[in-house]
Amino acid sequence: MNILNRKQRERDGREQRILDIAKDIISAEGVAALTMERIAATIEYSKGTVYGHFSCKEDIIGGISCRCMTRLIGMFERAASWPGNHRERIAAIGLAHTLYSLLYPQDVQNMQTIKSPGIRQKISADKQNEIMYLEQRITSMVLDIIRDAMRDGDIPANEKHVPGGIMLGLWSMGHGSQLLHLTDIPFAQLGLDAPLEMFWVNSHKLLDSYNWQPLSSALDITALRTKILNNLFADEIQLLNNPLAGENK
Amino acid sequence: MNILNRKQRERDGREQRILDIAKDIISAEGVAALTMERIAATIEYSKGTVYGHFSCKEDIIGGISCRCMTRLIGMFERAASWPGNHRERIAAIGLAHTLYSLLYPQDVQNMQTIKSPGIRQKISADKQNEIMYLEQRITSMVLDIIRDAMRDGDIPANEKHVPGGIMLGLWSMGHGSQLLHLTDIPFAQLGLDAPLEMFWVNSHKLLDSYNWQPLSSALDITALRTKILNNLFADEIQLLNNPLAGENK
DNA sequence: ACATATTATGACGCTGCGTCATATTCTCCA
DNA sequence: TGGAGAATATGACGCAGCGTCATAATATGT
Repeated sequence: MNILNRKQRERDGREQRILDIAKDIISAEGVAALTMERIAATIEYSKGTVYGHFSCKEDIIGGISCRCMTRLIGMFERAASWPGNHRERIAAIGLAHTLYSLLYPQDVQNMQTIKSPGIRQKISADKQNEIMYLEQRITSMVLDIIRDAMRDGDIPANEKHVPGGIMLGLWSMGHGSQLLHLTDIPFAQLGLDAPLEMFWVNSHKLLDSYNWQPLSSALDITALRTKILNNLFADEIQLLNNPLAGENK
Repeated sequence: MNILNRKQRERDGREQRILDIAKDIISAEGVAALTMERIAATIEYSKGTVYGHFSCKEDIIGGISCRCMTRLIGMFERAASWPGNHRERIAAIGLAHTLYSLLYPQDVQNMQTIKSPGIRQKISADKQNEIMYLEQRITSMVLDIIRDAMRDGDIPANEKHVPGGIMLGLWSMGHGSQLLHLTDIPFAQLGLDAPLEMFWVNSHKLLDSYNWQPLSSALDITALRTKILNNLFADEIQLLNNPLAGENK
């Protein structure tokens, strides 16, 4: 029994190492450079052993994504615990999302990859369930805050499309901004600001439109942003300013 | 010279046929099923000939995307010509975008694919330029409408982040909604509406927040939607209701 | 009708996937 | 401690697809 535990731990450890190696390869040279042979060579086990852990490349990317989502959830939880009003809490989550995509752009890319049909179905059923579970945790975290705001009267009771509309508005805008950001579309050249910069502004515009109190006119959102970043995400800011310490591109 | 023209036309024709075949394969069986050998077999030319037209698979996907963007531009132009106020015109463009993604989901997927780094750089320089040019045309079409609205006083002159903020807000929210829609996330099960449905509502909320007159409170947006769909996009609605006639999944 | 330019072909070498018979290493009991 | 049997690791193998290039076929112009 002790032995079984140890074996299990060894197995888990190796699985994590495979994911680490895969992540490093992707970060350094892109998904195209990720091959099972290379992983096997790097971890110094045979290909068969790697296949004992992951059924295919996509399954590995799925594994990476699970870890990423878990890390994202950690940041979201920190954001949700912000000791301000509900609107500030939801703003903190938006900020967490943005920060995450700046810190780990490659992971955002991966998480997008596993969403495309054809890829997703190659991922093992277990991992698919885990991904769904994690997705659900994220959505319900956000929905909970919106419901708190409704309960406390921060959002008028007669407002339509709540909480779903707010949820989807923020989600789609955040998701879209991040993906546009990853693109090499020359926004500056087109006379546009950075998408992630505008996300902060536009998400507040959207919340205003739902009459989520306090409106941004009663709020210094620039100051709020700084305050949240300093208090909740000092480490992440540190990492962003000192990329050498980060694990991902 | 006449001969050169004919040769050129033959070449172009074959190029289009390759793209058609590739699109059919992707629509029917996904990108994974797209192989150069299969294209060659279908068009009944050798592999080398296909490579004479496209340097790799990604280049073909790029080619498909160019055609798609052109078609999208066509729909946008129709939308921009809507004989209503500027706000209605921009709404029509949003609707065109949504409609497009419903009619040609696979194309949206492709256009996302070619945006990812690592893919994009495998596309020939010519095609990359064409893609950039088309992207630019799309953005400037939207920006023009926003500028028209500013000029005509529909958007207050003192409003910040205009036109860029509106542009990016709509773009990121639209893009994000479409990609979420393509996902197999069970929105209904999570108690959420369809992302594309909410995009219509939320985009108007956003425009309201920018004080773009007339505000949606002075506008029956449901009726507007029906009116635009019936007048500008009857054909597309027809296709949507009768999927058998469509070329794409 | 022939020389030359243009275009098409598919065999070839290579990389990477996923499998499976075999080899190696553990585990546990006599 | 040794040895049977289970658990685990290995890498050669067959296969598919990529991209190239020497050669073959065809078209063009005189």
